[in-house]
Amino acid sequence: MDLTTEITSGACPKVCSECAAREISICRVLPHPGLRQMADVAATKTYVAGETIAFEDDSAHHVFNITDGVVMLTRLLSDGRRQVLGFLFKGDFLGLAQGAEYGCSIHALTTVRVCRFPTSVFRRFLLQTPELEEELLSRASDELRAAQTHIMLLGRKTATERVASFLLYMAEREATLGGSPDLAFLPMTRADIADYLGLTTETVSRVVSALKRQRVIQLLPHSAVRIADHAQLLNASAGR
Amino acid sequence: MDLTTEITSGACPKVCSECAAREISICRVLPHPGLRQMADVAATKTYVAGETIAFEDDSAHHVFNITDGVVMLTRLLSDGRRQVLGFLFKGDFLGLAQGAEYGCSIHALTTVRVCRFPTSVFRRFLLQTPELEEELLSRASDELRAAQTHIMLLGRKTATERVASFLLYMAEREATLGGSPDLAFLPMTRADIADYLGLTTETVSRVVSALKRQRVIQLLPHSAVRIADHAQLLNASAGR
DNA sequence: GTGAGATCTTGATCTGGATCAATATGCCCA
DNA sequence: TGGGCATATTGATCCAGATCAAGATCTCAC
Repeated sequence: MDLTTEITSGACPKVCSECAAREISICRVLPHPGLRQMADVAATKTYVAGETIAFEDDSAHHVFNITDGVVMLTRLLSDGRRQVLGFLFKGDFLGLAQGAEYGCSIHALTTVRVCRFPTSVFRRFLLQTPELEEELLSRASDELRAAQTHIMLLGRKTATERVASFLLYMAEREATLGGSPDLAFLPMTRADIADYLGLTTETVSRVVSALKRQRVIQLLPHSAVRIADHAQLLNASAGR
Repeated sequence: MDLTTEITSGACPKVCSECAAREISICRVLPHPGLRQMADVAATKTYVAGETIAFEDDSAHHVFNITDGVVMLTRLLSDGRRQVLGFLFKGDFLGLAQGAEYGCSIHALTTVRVCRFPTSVFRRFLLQTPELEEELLSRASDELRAAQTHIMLLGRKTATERVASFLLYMAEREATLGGSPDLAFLPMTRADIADYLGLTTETVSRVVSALKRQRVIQLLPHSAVRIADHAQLLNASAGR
């Protein structure tokens, strides 16, 4: 370990030095006094699997850094039909798409740890911190492209293509967090996956079974999936 | 007219004082020296209806303000299936979702006038202009919520609900540009609408005919649609 | 005006994925 | 270690919207 790192971590607020997402959250761009300011208004919080963190028409009092676990965003139609808008992982920022209300319900799929900021304070801080503004803009841009990919999937892909794309996406997320690119954990239910892909649980289940039969994937314990034939799966996904 | 306005418009770069989107484009937040700097690197350009402004894997050399007309963004799968990602109107900024490539093809549906900036210059300028950064972040947030609404539509709405939602959306955009909230112009073909809604031309046509038969809408010349029964259409749309 | 290609509408039929209906396989806790 | 409820799988049937197939109606160049 070099001296710089030692000094840095020494000067760093405790809540940050202990943060599992320290180097991949938006905070990584903050200069030191900024980090301290943020830490002063931050509250860490843990949610248990299955817990609803917020409802879609709750006032958006907070923005969040996901420091561990998997979060799911959903929207409902008045008759109860549900769409899963996306999943968030360690290092992701939650709050980019917020208006006065959250606009979507926020659910903990696993034990979730967050670092939470009051929206008003965060906004004020944002105005004084161009580095953070740039970081958020860059993340918003990434999310916008991800949303477009989701739109393409829902508008034009077949059931098989959707499931294949989803498995590749989950494995990719796994990989960016340091895991194997051929292993995906699926902490969500088949119903969640179906609502993400615009399908039913039965269809998701059938496609997964078919891919397993064709030995493109293997189902492992604890809802893990091994991608046995990456090329085949990519082929079945019809691209981004 | 008060004195402030007079001085402002007098000092304003010619290209900006002549701009039809002056008060609704991102430039409205720029301080005076900033506006001049922007104007210095801006190029106005006109595209004819049907023209492709850029292809999805072109290098993203420019960002654009749409100063007049309607723009359509599309993405293709390798086998030619097409998804329309969205439409842009006067005052909209194009470039938020861009990476090294545009990521989607850009089409002029009508005569389109743009104010175009080289991406590299724009990025550099952005770093010096927090007002602009805030404005872009706010627009990115709006677009993200719009994308979520599109995702909900594609994932969970029926054909009728999709078409009804689309007509309401177009009328709303019309209204924000100063038109009637019960009148929508549809400069795109049925195929474009179908590719936006994840349907076929035939289905779009059938639903439009049905809504016309039920006297919820009227079709006027020049691809205009009058919303005759706003409440019914809203009802048919199943909400946002 | 006129005519030729594009776009739109309407009808007949088909089909991918939904719906309905049993099992089966977890997984948690006593 | 087993019992009970969630979740998942698999099968049978159905149907909303796709596909296939004509016509009808625009639109714009000449």
